[in-house]
Amino acid sequence: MATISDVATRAGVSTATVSRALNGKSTVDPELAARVLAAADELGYRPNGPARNLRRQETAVLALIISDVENPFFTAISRGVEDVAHEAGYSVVLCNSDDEPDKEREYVDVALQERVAGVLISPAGAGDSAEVLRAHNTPVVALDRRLEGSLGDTVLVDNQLAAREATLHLRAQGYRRIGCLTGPSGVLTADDRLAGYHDGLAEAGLTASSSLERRSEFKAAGAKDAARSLLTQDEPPDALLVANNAMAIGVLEMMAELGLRAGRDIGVVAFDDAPWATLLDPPLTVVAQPAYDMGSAGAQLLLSRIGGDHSEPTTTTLSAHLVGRGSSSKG
Amino acid sequence: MATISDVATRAGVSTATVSRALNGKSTVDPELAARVLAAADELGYRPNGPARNLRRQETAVLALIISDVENPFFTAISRGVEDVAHEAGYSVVLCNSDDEPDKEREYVDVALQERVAGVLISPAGAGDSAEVLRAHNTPVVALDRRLEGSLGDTVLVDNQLAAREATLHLRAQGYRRIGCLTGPSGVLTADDRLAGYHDGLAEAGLTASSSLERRSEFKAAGAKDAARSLLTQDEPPDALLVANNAMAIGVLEMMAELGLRAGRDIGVVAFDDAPWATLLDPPLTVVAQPAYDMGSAGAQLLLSRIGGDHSEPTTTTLSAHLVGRGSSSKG
DNA sequence: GAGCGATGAGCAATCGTTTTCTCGGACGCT
DNA sequence: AGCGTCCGAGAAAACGATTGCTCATCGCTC
Repeated sequence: MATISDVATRAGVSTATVSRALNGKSTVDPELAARVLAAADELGYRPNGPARNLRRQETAVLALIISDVENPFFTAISRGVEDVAHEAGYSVVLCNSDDEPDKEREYVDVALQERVAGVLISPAGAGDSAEVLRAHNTPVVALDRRLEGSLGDTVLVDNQLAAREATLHLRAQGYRRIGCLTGPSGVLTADDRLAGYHDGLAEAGLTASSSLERRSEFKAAGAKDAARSLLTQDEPPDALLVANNAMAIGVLEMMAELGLRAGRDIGVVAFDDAPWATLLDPPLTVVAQPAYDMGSAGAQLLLSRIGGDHSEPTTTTLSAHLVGRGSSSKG
Repeated sequence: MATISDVATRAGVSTATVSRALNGKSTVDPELAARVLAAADELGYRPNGPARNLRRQETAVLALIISDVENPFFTAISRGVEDVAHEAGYSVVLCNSDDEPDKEREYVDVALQERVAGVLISPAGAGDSAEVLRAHNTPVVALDRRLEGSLGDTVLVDNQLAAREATLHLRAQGYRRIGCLTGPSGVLTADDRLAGYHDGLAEAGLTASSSLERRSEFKAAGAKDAARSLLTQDEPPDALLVANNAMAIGVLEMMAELGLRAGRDIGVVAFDDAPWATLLDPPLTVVAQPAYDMGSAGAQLLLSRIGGDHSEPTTTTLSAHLVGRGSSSKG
């Protein structure tokens, strides 16, 4: 592969001139610049990224660590991140942590090693990833979940408020035994949604009961089992607040198996809007989250930190909104 | 950030020894190795990736260029790729080309510049990306679509066969005016599926008609319009073969608007299985593609090329299978 | 016409590793 | 005892770009 000195030789100039011509720095004689450009083109020259990064002591790469690329919520985030990053000339490396602190840590290590310019992360429960990053002072932005010891900007959705609103909505639609299916304990979003559900119950004058609550992984399979356990008990709930999209699939599958119809038999509200939500019968009421916006906001914050902004870490809270559809109506 | 010579100083050895100790190369006195390890740990040393890559003239990174992270088919592929790559100690950079040759080309340039070890690509229609990669002899594997001038391995699904099978299935279920909604002209998968549909029609003794065929982007919005145009004509089809998952959403939305029920009114078979397909009423008949397997197979091929395998380029064809559900049955 | 500033190009140092080469010492053999 | 081998560790040369510094050239002013 052609190097800068091959180009220099061919153009009859020094490597310094080639570098300057190609990077548009300083002033280079147009005549020489043209020769350089031509030579580079003829040789199919591409600057050696690692060499450049080594010398410059910086890379135009962001790492985005999420738990699952197959979850539409995260892919929407990643779109937001990528669009902003790409615009600014940065590339994005996407990493799946599967919500395992070990895997997350591993990716953080790789990111550090490759000297990425910054990291966007949706942190798995516990773990010292945050400290490691800070220790090497790599800018970091937490998305969707808070990072322990707030050392970077955070972009959140007001899950608690949204869950409260969803609960009140169900109550207003006439449901009285409202249950909740949320994610693993220790995961901020799962806990916040449960807390908001409690807020909603209290405000609606309903009493909470652990028999109406279940936790599972943020996946369909676990949610299906949890739904069975909720719905087949003696006094089952007459409505469910489901904490994520994938879980909603499990819940709806179980309801189908049990012959229960959403809306009429069991009111259902799920977090995360999905393109197929309107195709169901009845259509699924959801809490739509501004996932794309979270991603783009996060990327913007990160870029400004990379640009040298050293002000206090900020927390941006975006709001989710309820999209009422048939699954939360008895009619 | 600590460098190798900081570690060397602290451990009282030379940088060469540190490098050897840390990489487990050659034999290093256990006593020294221990000192080095301790020093590295105390300093929180991570080798500088760019420097290492520069010196080694290779990186442990694969680029995966797909058209859309928000498409479940591609995320499943990416899972397959990532699992295999990760296992082998490689990282994966994910890039969205949005099926635009320009953007694809741009990412290929970046990949080349960063000297990635290899590229997996699901090529947008035309474009010279392939040649560029070959010119810099970076190993490349084409996924899902063929790359012009077969210079690398290819992993495909037998779309034509699957589309033929789906068409015959619809015929066997009693539908007689079977239409087809496929992707943009020039995209291999779109064309293959249309060809397979033609095969199926011919074999079933039905005659093809351009009034039963439409093309649109592989997205919901375009498919919705196309479905309207198909279904509101004078002699509309009584069944539809839809070439992808996202398009199916558009089609089903339009059918709902027109008051048409899948199965009873219009038989529907769509490419790509989705977790929500079974939740619909009636459940959606699909052609399930082995997306994860494509990804993992592709990654394996690529890794073996990177490992120095110079045998002739291969083409692996995986087969898709029909999953019959209610949407293709009049009952 | 000499001196000065501005302009533009080259030399060479530098980034942090890996790896070849070299060398000193220990060991074994005759 | 002397010599050849081998082993382990350090010195130093890469890898390919960027960039501070130097220097030649040119045009201008006094």
